[in-house]
Amino acid sequence: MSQRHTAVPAELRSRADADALIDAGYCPIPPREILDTIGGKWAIQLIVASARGPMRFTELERLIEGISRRMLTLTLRHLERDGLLKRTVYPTVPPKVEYEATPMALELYEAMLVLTNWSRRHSACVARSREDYDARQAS
Amino acid sequence: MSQRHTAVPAELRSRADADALIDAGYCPIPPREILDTIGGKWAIQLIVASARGPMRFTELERLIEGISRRMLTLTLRHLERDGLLKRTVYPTVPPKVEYEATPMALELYEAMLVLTNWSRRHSACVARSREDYDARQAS
DNA sequence: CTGTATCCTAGCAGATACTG
DNA sequence: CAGTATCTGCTAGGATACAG
Repeated sequence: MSQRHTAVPAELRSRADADALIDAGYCPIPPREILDTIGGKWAIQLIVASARGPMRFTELERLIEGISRRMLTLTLRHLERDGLLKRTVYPTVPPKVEYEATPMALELYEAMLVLTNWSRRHSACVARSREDYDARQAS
Repeated sequence: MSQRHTAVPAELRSRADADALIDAGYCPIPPREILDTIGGKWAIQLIVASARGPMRFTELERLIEGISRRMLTLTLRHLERDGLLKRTVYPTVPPKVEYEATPMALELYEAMLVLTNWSRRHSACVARSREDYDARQAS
């Protein structure tokens, strides 16, 4: 696997920029692998919640509003499997388990910020577009 | 809604950075809305494919390997509804329809690049983590 | 406290056939 | 060419109950 690695431009503003990128060999398609992990309903919230330090199972359950015990367990297991969360068990009675975001997961933060930023700038536009579209369908 | 908008740091490298960000009011959780649109199996590929200029239905069908006609239509409709693709119908016989990414969609490129970049740097690590995890389960 | 185990449902997605 | 219609399976995710 060749290490073709140029600096990533700050932002795309025109179709010409897009062309240039594609010609330069950029394939801006994140692997399914990543979209599947962070695309889940709770994954990102869990990463964020455990980014500041160890969090216990019940803490997370209380913090993440609306999550079921089942999905909490499932998502934690997936994230642990992918190396995004570290799980630590203290063999006490009652049991104590802590989850903490790994450095790799913290770096995902940046990507989240870019997405969030995009959404902040365009959510109104998306909403308007949807209204228009739905109105056109109704007519 | 207050416009609390500071420059976004290039990358997070430590928990302290994460702390600082959260304290600064950043909520790095992209709305479900965005993850639901781009999280789909074909959405990103379609945006990329139509980023360089107008693309016809059949062109896309040939280009995107493995997509069914049904999913192509469905995803195109969703993206059009969200204002990420512009659909143009030429009332000719036979009919001709073109799809083209909007400027808003082109900006999503940047976010894709960041995600792809993260994945490029860490996919090996994720794969190893999974192997380890699965091996531990087997034992 | 930290989970499993079951059952259930809605929606994503594939396959196939039909149409203006 | 550019779709729609229908049937079907699969999996994410919720509700609830149980367990070490």
